[in-house]
Amino acid sequence: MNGKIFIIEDEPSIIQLVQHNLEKNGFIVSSSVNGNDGLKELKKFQPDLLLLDWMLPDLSGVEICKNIRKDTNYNNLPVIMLTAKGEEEDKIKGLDSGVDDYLTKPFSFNELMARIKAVLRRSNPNTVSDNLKFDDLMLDRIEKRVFRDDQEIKLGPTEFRLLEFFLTNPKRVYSRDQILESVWPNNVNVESRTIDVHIRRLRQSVNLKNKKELIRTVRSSGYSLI
Amino acid sequence: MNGKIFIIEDEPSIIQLVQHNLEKNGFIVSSSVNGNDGLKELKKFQPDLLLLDWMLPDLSGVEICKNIRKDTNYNNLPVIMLTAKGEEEDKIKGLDSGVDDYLTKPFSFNELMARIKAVLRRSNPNTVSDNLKFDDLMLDRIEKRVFRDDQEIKLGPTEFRLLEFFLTNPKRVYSRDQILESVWPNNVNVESRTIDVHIRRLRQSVNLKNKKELIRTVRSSGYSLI
DNA sequence: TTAATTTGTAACAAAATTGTAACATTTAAA
DNA sequence: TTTAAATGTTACAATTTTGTTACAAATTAA
Repeated sequence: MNGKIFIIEDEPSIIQLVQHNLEKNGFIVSSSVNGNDGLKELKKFQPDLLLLDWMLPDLSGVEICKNIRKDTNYNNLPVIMLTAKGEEEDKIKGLDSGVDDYLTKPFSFNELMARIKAVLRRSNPNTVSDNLKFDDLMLDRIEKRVFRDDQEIKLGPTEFRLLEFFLTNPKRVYSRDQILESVWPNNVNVESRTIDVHIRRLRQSVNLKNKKELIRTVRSSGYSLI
Repeated sequence: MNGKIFIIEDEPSIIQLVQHNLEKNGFIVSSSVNGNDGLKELKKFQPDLLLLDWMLPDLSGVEICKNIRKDTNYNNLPVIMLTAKGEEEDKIKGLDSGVDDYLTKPFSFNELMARIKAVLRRSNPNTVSDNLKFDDLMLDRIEKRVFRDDQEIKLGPTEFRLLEFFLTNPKRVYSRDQILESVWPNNVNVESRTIDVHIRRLRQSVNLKNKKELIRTVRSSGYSLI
């Protein structure tokens, strides 16, 4: 994951939280606490995405956004607007002003991350890699492909979701019930033994010859990656 | 185990006890002895969890909690409330104000630890590594693995549960009846001598060569770790 | 539509786990 | 020392759990 993100937001605690976490995720981040400074610094910083607070001490988020859209260099810059609760009615205006997405405070960082990825993917696909890796295995959620080392592995839909699920917490042992809940569509009733068969299919696909076993059976508990 | 815990509590002896033990368990800990300071410092400290005394010299725990919930940055902060005996009737109010759990003083540190883990696990699964350790033994409940020093020990399901049980209170001697109740599924009838056999199996697995005996027989009482 | 793929389940095979009985050894008391 | 009780050890059959295969139904692609 790489890319540059600029934040215009006047609450230092939000800046701190978001900036820190974004940097941990490989982004380069810079920020301003008001609109006028923000507009100037933004143009120096040349971000791939802008996080913009709705309420700012000087300019409003919408004004900033319109300003940006006028500038031919930035009229394509993806913008995610941060609005506080109770400003719901304004959302539509916000979107009209050329915002790509909006997020209502309070939000979890995961939620923000998901929006950022989604927006970046649309505007600039190369900025986002949405891959899960474990050992020599790599799963690409965007292209829905799986590789072991560099060899592609063809998986059926259920096998893919199953592996995807395990990869979100490799090594962790999941019971058949947990797997059912997370991998199968809700309110579908399948027997828990069905999982065994899918595990077998996944193993067969994933364990290319001369590769070590990747799926561990934990008797009376479930399965995990290993 | 890692994560940051903030404590707001006016009894120095409790702070000392809890802080010391939490730090021994790998947490980063900071604290305040009153509500107003606490609210300020808390925001600097950015904890993953808050231990909050019910009765404080200035603000009450509930007021603090409501205050926190209003702040978009902390409205998800897990809070465990500490109440003194005789305030039982207030418990419900406490929970209504957005507390995740409460604990009645006096409490054992183990009890507190268990609550902390449970709450953290819900809110922020990666903060908690759910390992039980004793001497050179380590049991990982998530991955369902056991190590002695760094050598992995393979255990059957019952052996695992048995060891897990002993590890929750190492050194404590458990009778065969207590072991049966806690380790075997309810309403299963097995002879108490069966435990002896499982102890033997566990010993065989756990006592790698040139390692000292870990399971002590207490004649006419039961078994314990040692 | 037909063909191909995917899916869930049943049925059987293989493997691991479990409880108990039987006998051996240790311990403590007489 | 002798004896009785408690625990250690071993072997084994029964049970439980998982692996594997085949197949029909359902879904998707051609």
